This record gives sequence, C-alpha cells and structure tokens, in this order.
Amino acid sequence: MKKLTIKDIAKEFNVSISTVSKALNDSYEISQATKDKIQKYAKENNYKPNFNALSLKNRSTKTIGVIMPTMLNYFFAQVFKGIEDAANKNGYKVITCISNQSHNKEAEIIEMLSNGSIDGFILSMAKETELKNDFKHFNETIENGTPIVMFDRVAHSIDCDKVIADDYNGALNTVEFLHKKGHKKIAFISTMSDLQIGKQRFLGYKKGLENVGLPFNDDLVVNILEKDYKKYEKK
Amino acid sequence: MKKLTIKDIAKEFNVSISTVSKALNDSYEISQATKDKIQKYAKENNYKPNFNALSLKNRSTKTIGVIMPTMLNYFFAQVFKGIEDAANKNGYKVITCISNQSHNKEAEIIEMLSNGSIDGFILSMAKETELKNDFKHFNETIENGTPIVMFDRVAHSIDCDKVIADDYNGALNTVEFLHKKGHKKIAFISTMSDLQIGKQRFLGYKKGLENVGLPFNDDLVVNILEKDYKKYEKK
DNA sequence: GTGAAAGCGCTAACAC
DNA sequence: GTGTTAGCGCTTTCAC
Repeated sequence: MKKLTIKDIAKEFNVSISTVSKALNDSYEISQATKDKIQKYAKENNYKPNFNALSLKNRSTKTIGVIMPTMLNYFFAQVFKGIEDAANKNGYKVITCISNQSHNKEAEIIEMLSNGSIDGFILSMAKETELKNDFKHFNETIENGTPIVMFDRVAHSIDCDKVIADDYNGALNTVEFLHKKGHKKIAFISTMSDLQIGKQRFLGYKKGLENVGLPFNDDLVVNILEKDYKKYEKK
Repeated sequence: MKKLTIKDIAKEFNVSISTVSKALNDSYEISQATKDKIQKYAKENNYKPNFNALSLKNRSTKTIGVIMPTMLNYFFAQVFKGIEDAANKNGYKVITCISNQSHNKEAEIIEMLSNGSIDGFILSMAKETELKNDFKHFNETIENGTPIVMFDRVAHSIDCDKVIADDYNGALNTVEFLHKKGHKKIAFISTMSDLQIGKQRFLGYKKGLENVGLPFNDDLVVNILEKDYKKYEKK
C-alpha cells in the first residue's frame, strides 16, 4: 500500500490539489461539504502530510538534536527521558547521538546534523571537549544560526542558554547537612574531578568543611578517574 | 550567516543551478575547472545539501525510528548505544522515542513517525503491548510499507525480522553451570515474570534443575514486579 | 560543457 | 468556492 499524497486525494475527487490542501487544513475558503468528504477520505485512508515536504516548505523540522556524552549512566538516561518527554508533548521529535566523550565524534555529529535535519541542539559536552577547551564547533554552529542549549557539562564562555546544577553549593550544603546530623568524618568521592562540575563540588566540599569547622583530610578524598574504572566495562 | 544553497552558489559564479548540482556531485559532464572552483567555494563556505530536500527527492530519509520501552535500564541503554553507533557508521541518524511501557504511547510514536520522517523502525515492545496482546499498530505499519525490526521483547506472530536472546537455554545453561560448580540451592530472581522472555527464562531454569537432578523449590523463586519496585523510582 | 524544466509533496498568494 | 502558479532545495532528463 503506497503512501497517500494530496495529489492522490485530488484525483479521487476530481478537484485541484490546492482544494485538498485547504480542505485538510480546514480553510474557510472551502465549502463544508467538500471539506467533509475530503477529510473523511483522508482519515479513512490514513493520510499524513509528508514530513519532508513540510519541513522544506516551512524551513522548520520540529526536531531537536540531542548530543549526550554517554547513555550508560543513570543521570544522562534520566535527562534524556525528560527531554524526549517534553519534546514530544510540544510536537517535537528528538534525534539523539552519543559523543562517547569524544571531541571528534561530537564535532562530527554536529556537522552531520547541520544540514537542516534539526532546528537546534540540546547537549552536554564531551569530556574531551572540556579538557581540550576547544569549542570552535559550538561557536560556528551558533554563528550559523542553529541555537544550542547546554546542560550539566557546559562551557561558560559560549554565548547560549545553559541549564546547570549548583554544584558548588550542592556539595557545600551536603557537608553542612551531614555535620548537623552529627557526622565528623565526611569523605568526598568523585568520578569527575577533572571536569568543572567535579571541581566545583570539591571546592564546595572544602568550603563546607571550613564553614562547620572540620579539618580537611586528604585521605578522605577519593578520585576515581575513567582510566581506573574503564577496565571493568565491556567494550 | 544564512545557510548556503545551490542557488546562491549558482549566482556567485553566474552559472545555472544544475551546473552547480552536477559540479558538486562531481559529474563527468562538467569541466574540471568549473568543478574545482565550485567545490572549493562550497567547501570554504560550508555548503551542505539540505536534508529535507534530499529526503523529499530520494524518498528516503536515512534515519531510523527507535522505540524503547525505557532508557532507565542498563540493558536498553546499551542496546541504544549499539544501534546509534551502527547507524551512524552507515550514514543513518536515529530518532529515539520512549514508550514508557505504554501501549498508547507506543502507538502514538509510530503514528507520529509514520509520515516520512523515518525509513523504518527498530523497537522493543512496551510491556503493556505484550500483556494486551494488541499488535494492530505493528501490523498496519508493516502493511503500509514501513519495515520493523523487533528486539528482545518481540511478538512472534508479527511477520518481521527479530533479534532475540535465547532466554530458555540461557537460564538452562546457567543452572547447569552452577550445578557443575557444586552449587545445590539455585534461586531464580526475575523482574519480568509476566513477560514472555521472563517465562522462557523460568522454564529454562526449571528444565535445568530437572536435567541436573535438583529439586524445584518454590521458596527459591522470587518475582519482583514493577508495582513493587516502582515506589523506589522518582517520577 | 552548460542550461532549462520537471518533479519530489506541500502551502499560499493570487486569479477566476 | 475552486483552481493556477510559484516556490521550498535538490536531482535528473533532455536540449543546446
């Protein structure tokens, strides 16, 4: 069964394609009788306006490009669920790609999607991008008129909207909270001490200790870096 | 900076758009000199053929619709990574939607993407779909000429390609393996005893016990259903 | 070697 | 109330 087009419907009723188009869009120009029969026929035969034709015409794809550093991580999986859900509710689709923490892959993804596939990006930087401090691809994208919204692992120097957590005060408040509960030996364990968000948390942790008058003890700080836990991951 | 089109390039060099198109596609009809200057200009100005125009013309979008029951689950997150990776390597994009185990949402997603947005589906059934045994939306999609590939939670009655694990023998072999290691009390814990894959594993488990001559003990079977662990999940 | 024109499916301005 | 036409960006057949 071939996909139905406006043209097919026009032929069916011996009217012009513009009549069909208007009827389907419930235009006031078209008589109720015509609209009724055309809409009925369209529904019965499962007509759906072609996505690419609409996107081409409207210069808008109603789809968002999402770039995730990884999905094998409960935080990012949750964020993805949230994005997908909100997008759908607002009539948007989501094209998702995984940078796998690689700067190169990230740039490639942006390149691949910068051809009218999407209306804009939502992304969290690859680790490598942050370490390299190389944001050229982001800047070019924005200059080319494709909006970017960054979350979690963001580059503050980029001029775009960002959604972040208050990592510094989060850690600080946690220390104060634990201290209030009577705890004296508060450890800091991080898997991302090399990233900005990790550093902020560490600074908040130290400041928290200072605030409550606890000594900072290097032995209570554990940094698990990727190279260490990577070996446990199947490739 | 507006996005460059073939038309812009044509104007730049005072040639026709078809010349530009051919030059960019390295056609033998065009002189090397013309090709060189046009290709150079295109590259320098970051020309990219418009995705929607190509899809419209070619009737192929080079994108796959992926429907996941959930992403908050290491198995599905891994599968997603695999799909995304393989797709990208083959020049495909991936539009991913989460059914959240809902039959309705699953049908809506299929409906939403069945307008020429994608060339085909890769999906794992929502739990509700399996329990309801209602596969109308799948059959209609296939009849309409959109291919479906199912994985993991599949409906065997649907005529399409499927990628599955051998749940029955997997469980059976595991029991035999453990028995060979000297274990006598082998428990069965499942979070999906209501799904086909869960039932297969359970049958394999029982058969395994039988094969090695161990008694089946109901107390060693634990079924954790969604309603039980759901309360631990943030909504 | 280059260009004109039709067509992919759709919308919208403008006839009639 | 309905139809014609141009155009979105691109490819491709057919002229020249």
